[in-house]
Amino acid sequence: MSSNLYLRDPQETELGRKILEVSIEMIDELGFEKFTFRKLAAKIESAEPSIYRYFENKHRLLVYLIAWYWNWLEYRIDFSTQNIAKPEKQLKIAIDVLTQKKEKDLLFPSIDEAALYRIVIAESDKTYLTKQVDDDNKEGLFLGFKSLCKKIAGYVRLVNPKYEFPHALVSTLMQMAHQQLFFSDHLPSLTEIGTTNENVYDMNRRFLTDMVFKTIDN
Amino acid sequence: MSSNLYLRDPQETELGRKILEVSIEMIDELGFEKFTFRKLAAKIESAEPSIYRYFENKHRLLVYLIAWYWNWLEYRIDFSTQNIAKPEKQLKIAIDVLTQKKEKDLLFPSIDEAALYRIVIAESDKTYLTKQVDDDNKEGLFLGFKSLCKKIAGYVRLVNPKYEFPHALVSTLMQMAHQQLFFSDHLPSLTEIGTTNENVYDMNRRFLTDMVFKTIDN
DNA sequence: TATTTTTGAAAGTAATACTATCATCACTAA
DNA sequence: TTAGTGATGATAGTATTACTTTCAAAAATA
Repeated sequence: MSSNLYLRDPQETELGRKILEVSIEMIDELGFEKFTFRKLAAKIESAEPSIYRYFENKHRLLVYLIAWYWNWLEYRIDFSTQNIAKPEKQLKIAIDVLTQKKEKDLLFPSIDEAALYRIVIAESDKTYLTKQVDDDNKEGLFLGFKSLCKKIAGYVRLVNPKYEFPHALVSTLMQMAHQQLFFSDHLPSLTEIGTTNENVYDMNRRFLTDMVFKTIDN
Repeated sequence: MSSNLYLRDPQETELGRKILEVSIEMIDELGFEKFTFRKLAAKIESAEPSIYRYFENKHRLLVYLIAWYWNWLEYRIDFSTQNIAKPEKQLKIAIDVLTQKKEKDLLFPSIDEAALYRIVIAESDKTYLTKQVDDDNKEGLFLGFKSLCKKIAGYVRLVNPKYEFPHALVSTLMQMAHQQLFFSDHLPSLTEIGTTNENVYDMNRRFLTDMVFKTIDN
């Protein structure tokens, strides 16, 4: 994780880990705009200034959580593809991991991955939809997303070296892996996903796998 | 336009039109979070409560502006496809209109379409990425987006009645028509668009036309 | 001219996003 | 053992935001 994401590394101290744990719970519950450091401090029985010693502001905390998620996903994709040689298979597995339902990873006891996944779906676009996006990008706050996009675009390039838009297609894939689930939950007329009795994760995987492979097939 | 979008119709009065005109200018310049009704009132030499008589809050004003944009686009697509019989051609034209650079439409003198387009690219997702999305949706605040999605999905269905995900594909298309431009501007490693000397609108159109037609081709 | 509607001016409120100051406590180094 | 350092928490304060209330004046309408 880029050290620009925090003032003091929250994984290193008891208080830091508590901040991560409870902020995930509270952002999931309240939504990002109603979540405040004051409420967080009250809930963990600490003080507002203590939290500001870890994160410059709540936007940075959100960026940290989303970056954590993308790092975690990249690690899972690396793990799942490690003994796979064929790029078609690697790409397929990457799409599987992207679209899978997310459950508790026992390696990280202070992170509730299921709640974090809901935050990613509902809030992650807010990390970059700001006027300071260019400054934040220069500081390397979005490396997690960009690195995973690059990796999967690499598989696309191996499947079809002639395809002209691997990064654009993969950023589309990564966005839609989450946005289609949001639509299915809240604006269901925008998607077929969730309208049959097939489970939403499987259907989303089928939709995206089909779209990606047909688009790059030659 | 759904009358739930406003308290008093802003198109009907001098002050209302001024609110639309100057809010577009200010949201474009400041970004949505730094834009306030107080600043708007100062700039148009009116008073804060006067603006609250037109829009419940600044979120509703943003939703109104984005809805206006989708209505305008649907009108332009209807106009451009009116004498076209072949659904392939209709779909192609819809993608063209979606991805076109947007310039002043003299029919609407108080709306700066180029500035509004930048707002759509940078801020439109914030209309629904809120905890009240379900209430807002019930009130019909997102009908503009949904109606256009339905129309274009209808073309998709005519091109290939067997394709399983027309709405999901079209919502993907509509989102990416804007998000790829944002990436090209601010996170260029996520897309090929803007990396050659081909103009971004043309390249985005090619990327999306290719993706959509390959995906639904049978 | 009378009346209703729309607007603007002024002030107020609760909450937010911080910041500053300071005492305390745990840990470490001499 | 003691002195010093760094992390924490308690308290309070500031500027700004997102509204709301009240009221008088101006404009539109009947």
